Amino acid sequence: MRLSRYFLPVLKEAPAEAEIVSHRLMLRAGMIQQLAAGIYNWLPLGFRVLKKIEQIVREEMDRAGAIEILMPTIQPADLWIESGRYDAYGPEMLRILDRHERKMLYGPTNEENVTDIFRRHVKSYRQLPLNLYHIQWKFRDEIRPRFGVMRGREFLMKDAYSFDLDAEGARRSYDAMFVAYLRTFARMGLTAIPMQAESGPIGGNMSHEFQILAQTGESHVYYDRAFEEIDFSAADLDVDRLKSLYAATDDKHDPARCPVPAERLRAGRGIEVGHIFYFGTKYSKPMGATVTGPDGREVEVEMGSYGIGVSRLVGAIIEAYHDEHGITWPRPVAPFEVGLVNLRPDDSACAAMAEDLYRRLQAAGIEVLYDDRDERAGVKFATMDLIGLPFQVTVGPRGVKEGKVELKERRSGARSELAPESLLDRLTS
RNA sequence: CGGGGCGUAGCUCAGCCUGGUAGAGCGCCAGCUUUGGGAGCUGGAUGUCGCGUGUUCGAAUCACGCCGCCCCGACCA
Repeated sequence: MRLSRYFLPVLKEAPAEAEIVSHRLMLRAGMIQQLAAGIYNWLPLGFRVLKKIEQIVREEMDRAGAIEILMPTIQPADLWIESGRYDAYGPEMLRILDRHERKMLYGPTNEENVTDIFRRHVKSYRQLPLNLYHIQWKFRDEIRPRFGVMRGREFLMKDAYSFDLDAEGARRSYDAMFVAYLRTFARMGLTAIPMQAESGPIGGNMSHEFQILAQTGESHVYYDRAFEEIDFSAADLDVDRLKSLYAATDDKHDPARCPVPAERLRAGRGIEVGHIFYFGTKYSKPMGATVTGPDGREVEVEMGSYGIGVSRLVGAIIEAYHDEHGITWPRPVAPFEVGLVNLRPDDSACAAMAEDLYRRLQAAGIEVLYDDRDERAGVKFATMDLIGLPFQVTVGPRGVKEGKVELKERRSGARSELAPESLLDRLTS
């Protein structure tokens, strides 16, 4: 992508409404634009990151055996009346009337909808286990939306729903999601600590929330330092051990009753990016989601639901990865992998080398944002540092004379001078 | 919803107290110079001063009402 033809409205100064660093940086880097309280436009750069995160989540859900569907944002109230949640959910749910004055709502979650799909098509235990998920916009009319995309009213969520014949099966489904979540966050460069949690309005009796450690996080968290030695991207995660390790948010943490000795207890701040629930027959019972079991009897299915805040992750990753100059994206979620800067578009030797590199990087399958603008060096460097692409490649008259370009790794700041061929090797390896 | 604050140019803000018809920096447009870390000079464009009502000869400024946004609190992916 040529920056001269792109839409990247960066801001030199942060708009006054933004308080926390991820919100300020998302606005400054031209990723989002606020439309109303807790409701945002996603501009090209932000949208690319959202898609990257979404895709990682999708791949890990698929790997764990979940199957993607797409349910609508608008739902009829009938289903919610049937489950008993229409009255229970409260003003957080956006209720609307259609032209026929039928009660509708903008879905804050999809348990009812997915249970309806299930009951209409699944009749036998032989079709279980089943896990259906989708990645769709939700609306929760929060009392106080804040922190940009971290607590929006409209937000993108991945929600998965498992169906099993019995509690033991449901536990296996739960554990599979538990592991998939750890892998998902690890792929984005995040350490997410699973913490025992209240199940809240979703209901149920087994629940974990996944907290990303970040200094600017909202919740205070306490956890066994044993978590720090765990490689969450490992293939053989021991779920039972992870569940047994202590971790709690401050509202549940009681220093007097904490089972972890002080020298092993770590305190920090966290951002909740995922939450998983096992709730048995809470929805299958009132909505009649049953299958015929092996013994010929009708059985209400055991369910769980599993949420990841996809749009919140964009903010959470920035909270974890930024410095004084801007964002420092982990490579898997960066909007582009490489920022190619031509310092002197008016110089034919620079332009020739930059254009050639641009073509070759693209041919090698690397996502490049090519700054071919007629701007001064400082402006270009500042823009690149702000948007935080993992690698910056600078083509300038100084290096071109010797047939070299400069490679800068954004996060470490490490620079090296390389010939174009070695650069391509470095970036494609 | 309770408490606090803010709404003036695209962005950051001054002006409001003490009423006289709107400014700065950055950005934008044009030209010249400059060119390895947010350049310099010259010229130029850009505002229903959030909305409404009232007071007044006169309102960005004073009063009242409304709307929007931000921060703290309870809630959540």
